[in-house]
Amino acid sequence: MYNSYVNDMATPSSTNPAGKPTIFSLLEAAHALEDRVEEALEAVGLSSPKLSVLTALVEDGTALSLSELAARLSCVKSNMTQLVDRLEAEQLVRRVDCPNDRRSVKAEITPEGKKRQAAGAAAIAKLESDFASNVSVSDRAVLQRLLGALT
Amino acid sequence: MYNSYVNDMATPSSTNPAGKPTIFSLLEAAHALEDRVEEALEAVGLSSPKLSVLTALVEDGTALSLSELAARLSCVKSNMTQLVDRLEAEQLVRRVDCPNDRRSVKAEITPEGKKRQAAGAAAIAKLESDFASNVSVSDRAVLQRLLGALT
DNA sequence: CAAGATTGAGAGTTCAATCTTC
DNA sequence: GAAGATTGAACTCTCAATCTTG
Repeated sequence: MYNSYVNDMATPSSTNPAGKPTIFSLLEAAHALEDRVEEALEAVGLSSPKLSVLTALVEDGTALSLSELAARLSCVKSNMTQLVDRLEAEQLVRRVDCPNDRRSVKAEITPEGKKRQAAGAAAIAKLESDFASNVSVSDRAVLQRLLGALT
Repeated sequence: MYNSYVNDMATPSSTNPAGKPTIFSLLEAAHALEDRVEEALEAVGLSSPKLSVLTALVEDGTALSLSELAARLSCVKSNMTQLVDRLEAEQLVRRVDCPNDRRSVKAEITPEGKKRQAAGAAAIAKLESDFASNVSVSDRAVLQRLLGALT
């Protein structure tokens, strides 16, 4: 599904169970996790980027401009253009012209989009609870601190 | 550079410093780390996938078939075809026919490829040591265990 | 000239289909 | 038929350039 392309070759110790965790073993694990997320979403006909857009729209309750969406997903505007293209092709979202600003185009979620979003959010919630039950409270504290240092 | 597309919308608590780490905050951190790796490699004219191929070739000391490379990088063969296309365009690698098996094509590293690989490996080594010095031994143990559970 | 959106090109990835060779 | 490689199509993403509107 995915490949930890950055890892094994560059660091032969990548998968060593006893050695120190390299940045690559961390990335490898993250990719594995990411794969699980994508798998769970595939089952409901979504991907992470698509769910993110849909969720932003649901949470906001109104149509959002593509620039606004791009800012929220921390991506470039041209990316949003294409993402919304694909979402619109699936009728999960509709493009509507903005009356105030004629440069702007808003994305509006459709009823089908709402259903899909709910299914996606449920799938993620399940994954999330699995994850939480497999990580002790103290481990979570360590993880949290490490994560903060990384970002 | 990258965006944590899977995150913020799906889980408003993604960046909460006090709350539990969600799978998304983990992925977010991993993406940040990944960005650093890519940045470091960009400085020497490489990317992670390219470095991985080059390093496999250097470590093995011989030309390797595309299938073999795909297996080592845990990716699909068609991906390797394209990766090697780009590597070959930069003259970091050369395609050579396999005399034994006429179906097979091997990738052979060039002198320029070796130089580039060395530069990439050095850049990664620096990142690695920075990382190691920022994570305590006990934290590493926790991280290692968590990682194992995830993969 | 800024801002909003789009287009085109390219990197990286996957899958399905195809071609040649074993 | 199965294995090695390639091609074509799709998705996600970035950057640079462009067009329209403010």
